[in-house]
Amino acid sequence: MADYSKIFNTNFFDDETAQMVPGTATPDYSAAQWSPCSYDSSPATSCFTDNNYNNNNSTAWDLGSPAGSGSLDDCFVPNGNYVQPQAQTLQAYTYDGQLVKAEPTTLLDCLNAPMNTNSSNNVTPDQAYAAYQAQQHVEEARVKFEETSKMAQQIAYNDVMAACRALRISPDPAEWSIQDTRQWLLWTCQQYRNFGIDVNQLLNSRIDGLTLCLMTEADFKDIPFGDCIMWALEIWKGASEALKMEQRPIIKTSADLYQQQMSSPSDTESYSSIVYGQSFSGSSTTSSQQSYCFDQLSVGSPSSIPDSGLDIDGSEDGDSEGFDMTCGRATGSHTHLWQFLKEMLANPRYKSALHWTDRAQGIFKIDDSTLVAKKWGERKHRPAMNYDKLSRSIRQYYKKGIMKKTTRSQRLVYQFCAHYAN
DNA sequence: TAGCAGGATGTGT
DNA sequence: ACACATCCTGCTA
Repeated sequence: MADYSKIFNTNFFDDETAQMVPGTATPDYSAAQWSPCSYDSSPATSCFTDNNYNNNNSTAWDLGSPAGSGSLDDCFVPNGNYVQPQAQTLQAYTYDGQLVKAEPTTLLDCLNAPMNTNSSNNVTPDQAYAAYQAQQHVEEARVKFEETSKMAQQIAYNDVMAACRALRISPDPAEWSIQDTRQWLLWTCQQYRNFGIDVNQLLNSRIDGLTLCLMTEADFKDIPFGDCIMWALEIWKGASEALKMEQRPIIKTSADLYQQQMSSPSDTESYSSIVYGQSFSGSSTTSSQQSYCFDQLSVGSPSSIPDSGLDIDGSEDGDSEGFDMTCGRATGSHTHLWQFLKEMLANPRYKSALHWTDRAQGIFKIDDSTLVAKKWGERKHRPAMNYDKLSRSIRQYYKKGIMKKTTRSQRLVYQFCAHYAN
């Protein structure tokens, strides 16, 4: 026969006094058959009784608090488990929160429930409660963290969208021209001005977005305020990824906003004033202003954006969801071949066309020379481009120190020089 | 046959 | 001036 004394001698935690209170029940052990009784209408009072006992909510049988104080505290038993009164049932848990039995549940179920390793060593009710509370706190912290993360993500997302519209740059840093990157750096410095970033120190930066994206933590340490910029970029990338995952209508909205901004300069100016302050107002015009295609994740393009959205290979892979490398062609036509190759290498969409064979050494292999050449031709508006011409351009990089011949000559395998590898 | 190597020259910015 | 684009010859796997 079960030792019911273990149950009824259990102490209870009274959250009004925040102390463990000795249990006071003295039931008729011999005849006890346990079942959850119905709850009375008053809130937070539950009763656990046996058939030989009159159901009386004011007895010491109330769970969680002695003498029917009315709280719905969990009831802990000496083995570390506890019973938690729910709305219409009693649920037995191990103290670490694992549900043992849903209903009907008795303290006996709870007492006989399998223990986890932590609760098998004669855990006192105090220890059990402390562990339980600690776990509750962890859970609360986790929920709060998730809520905060979501909020932060949303804020970052909104910031990115606003900055894209204000700066007329792509959400994807890999697509930024040198001018776009400067714009972003200036914007970022403005955002972090309270940390003492000196905008002037970054005015001479001559890197594009792709290079920025490929910079390592060590690289960032070598530039002024690199740590701030690195983190700002990470936040931006996260929001940019979220944007890519967004559904098409939202992207369409971005395009609409873009159109709206293009057609109402006064709005743009006032927004720029907010973002940059008066001195920068209206000075952010770049070649990419007219070139960036906001609907790069969607089919077609806003008609007001000149010369954009011609996805020549649309019929080839039908992947209108991936980012379109023909977007932003006015900026893109200024792209260097080595940048373009890195762009393709970084884009999962083209992993079957070319891929890194040794990322650290900057070695990559072209698998589909025709496609790579075709894409390069599209970017440069050279319909007659072919791999022969493209490879000739790559070979020009040998004497420029941008690329080098691989140690062991292999067909369609090229290697960036160290400075351009990362 | 496709790709590599590199010279010569043209083109657009 | 620069960064290719184009065309070419010769070579190689």
